[in-house]
Amino acid sequence: MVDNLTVPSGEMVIPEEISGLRMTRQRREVYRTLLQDRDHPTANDVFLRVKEALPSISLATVYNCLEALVQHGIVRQVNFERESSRFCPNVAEHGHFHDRSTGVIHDVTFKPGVNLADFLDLPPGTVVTDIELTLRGQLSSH
Amino acid sequence: MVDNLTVPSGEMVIPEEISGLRMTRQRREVYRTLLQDRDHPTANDVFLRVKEALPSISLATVYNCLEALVQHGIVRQVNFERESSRFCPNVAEHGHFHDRSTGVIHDVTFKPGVNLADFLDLPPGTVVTDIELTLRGQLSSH
DNA sequence: ATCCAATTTAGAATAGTTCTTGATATTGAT
DNA sequence: ATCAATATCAAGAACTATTCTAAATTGGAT
Repeated sequence: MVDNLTVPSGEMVIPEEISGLRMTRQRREVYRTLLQDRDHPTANDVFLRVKEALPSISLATVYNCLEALVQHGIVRQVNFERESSRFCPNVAEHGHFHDRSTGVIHDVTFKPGVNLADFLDLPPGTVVTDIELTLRGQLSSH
Repeated sequence: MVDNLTVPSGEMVIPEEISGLRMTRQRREVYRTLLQDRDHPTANDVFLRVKEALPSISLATVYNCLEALVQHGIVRQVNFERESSRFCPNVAEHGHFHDRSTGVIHDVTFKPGVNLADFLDLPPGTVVTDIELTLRGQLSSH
């Protein structure tokens, strides 16, 4: 697999532009942060992490950058109940499993080839453009 | 003093107690409101509706009542993205389809006998206690 | 009737997010 | 390269949904 975001030294290279969004210094750093630790950070988590590289960045800018990335389909915004939004660079269709004992959020993928209509009673004529699935429970170690 | 046991003809009778929760005048009216129009109202929507029967009720009380009803498993709290929470008296397991063109929210039931593991790749050892499923799209009339 | 606990109320407080405004940076045309 | 137009950023104010606080009211038990 070719990883064109990684350079021999290990530092990620993020192109000038992604999906029509110009990668400014701030957007690049925000995106890099999301790619680095895929632990579903909140905007504030991202802010704290990005500050190490760009100490003068503001929280408002982090919100702006995240919004721009989300609107261009580069990043996904994930909401759990009424908690702070979390952000995730995995834009492939997937759901989440929230382990209540550890607080860790795991990505959950759909089995290939399954169709919504296979397991749901949908009102006739529904055209689904977006799926949001969140599971909660425990990850029993054995 | 107001007799809170008297039920005007044609209105729903809600017992003294449900699932261990004492039905006060306010809780009863909040619950009655949810049962009457199952359109997934917000706390504020409920507030406005309940005010017609109990003009002196406060928004804080509506929040208190909804919280009590939710915690006793009588009502379900439903969150769509970062919007206000919505409340639903259907506590059977179900998901939601949000029609983006009309804003209407439809309940969606799971087909009988389907299992999560049938369509999801779950990390081994996951014990799921709670499922939240939201679909978005349009309901094309034909 | 009286007491105690539960509930309700009104408004203050909170938290996450969005908005506003002025500054700064970038782009495109000359 | 210069300049104007546009986009982005920063700081803090504003906003909104919700929760908290404290005092008043209610309800049930004695």
